[in-house]
Amino acid sequence: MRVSQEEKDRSHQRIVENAARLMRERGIEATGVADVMAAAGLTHGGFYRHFGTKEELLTAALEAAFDQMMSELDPAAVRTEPSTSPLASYEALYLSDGHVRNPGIGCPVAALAGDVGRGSSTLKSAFSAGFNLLVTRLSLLMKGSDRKRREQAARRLAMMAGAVMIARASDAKTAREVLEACRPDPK
Amino acid sequence: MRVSQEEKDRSHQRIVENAARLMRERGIEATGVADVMAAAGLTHGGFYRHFGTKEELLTAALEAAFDQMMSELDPAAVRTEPSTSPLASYEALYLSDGHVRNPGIGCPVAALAGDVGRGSSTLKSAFSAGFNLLVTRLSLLMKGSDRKRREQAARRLAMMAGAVMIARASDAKTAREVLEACRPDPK
DNA sequence: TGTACATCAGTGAACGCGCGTTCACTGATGTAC
DNA sequence: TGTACATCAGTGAACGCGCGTTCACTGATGTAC
Repeated sequence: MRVSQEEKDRSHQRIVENAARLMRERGIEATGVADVMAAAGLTHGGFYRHFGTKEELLTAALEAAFDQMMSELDPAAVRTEPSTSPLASYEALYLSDGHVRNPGIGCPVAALAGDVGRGSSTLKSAFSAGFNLLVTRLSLLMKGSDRKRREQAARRLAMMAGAVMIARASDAKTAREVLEACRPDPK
Repeated sequence: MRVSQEEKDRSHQRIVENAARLMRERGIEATGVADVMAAAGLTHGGFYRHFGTKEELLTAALEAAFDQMMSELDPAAVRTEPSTSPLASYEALYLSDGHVRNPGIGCPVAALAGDVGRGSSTLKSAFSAGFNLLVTRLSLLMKGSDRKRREQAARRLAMMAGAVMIARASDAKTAREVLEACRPDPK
């Protein structure tokens, strides 16, 4: 039965949010339309009232994943002990066991870079936009010229995302080692 | 018709080699048994004379991908200009456009970390073994105590693999920037 | 404000398709005598 | 060394199964008067 416009908007948001989580947990290919709809409390048939294709959903979900991560893991808002810099706190959080174990609510770079690399150019555009915004945010915590700060932020993000991906793909001992090796000195 | 044992061994090797390439190019899930067999010049039905399941093939192929990468991209054997260190040469090669554009013959960490993270523990074991061997190789080019060298090697590998993954998932401009940011000063 | 009707969000069955796996079959290889 | 037979690598059709997508249908919502 038809539902109100507000109800539809809420459904739409639930679909995108659940897709953003499931795609980070299971990967892009393994995230089925029916799975996403069920997670949103709907049946698969109604999907095409919201999106033209699965690809459209994936793009919207990737953007949502970056948005969500940037509001939850905002470098500028990260809680800091008086003795630790915001940068070091943020990096420690990124490289934490919790982040490794919960890809569904974590960084889309670490969860999806591999999949997006084999995806459409639309998906790559969304990924690039999100990544560049992340770099900008992180660079605000650094010192030096604009260019140097961006370079350093990109370098740290590449290292941290790489470390989390490797940790997720490794046995427990290797995971611990690589995360530890990439952790900043708390200064 | 039955073929000789030597012929079977050659088929086996072709299957594993093509799987190692295809899984890096297309990802683990998208690498089909029939695709691999066709690439090896065979038909899909014969696959189960070589492997019990697709999973077994994937494990063997992942090991082969690490072996191949470590013989082709051997840090100790990398060609070096008199003025550049072997370490800097190796890192420049890893972060090159050629590596980004040819995942099929490149580093399995950059190509498959995301997929393996969602794979079986068998796959993770093979990944860990390969990764640790890579770290050891790279650490031989570094200075300091054994522990410090391994830490530094793990850190550099995480950064380089992260950068290549991000480059593959991004538009051309972003790819160039992140690779450039991670490149070592030629010293 | 009430009424008649068009719209359309959501349902659940059905579709074509590709996948991993199985199977009967073929005929060259390997083996027992 | 030759012969008869068992083995088995490889072939191609067939199988369940799950996927993205389509579709007829339902009935509440939105709209025109």
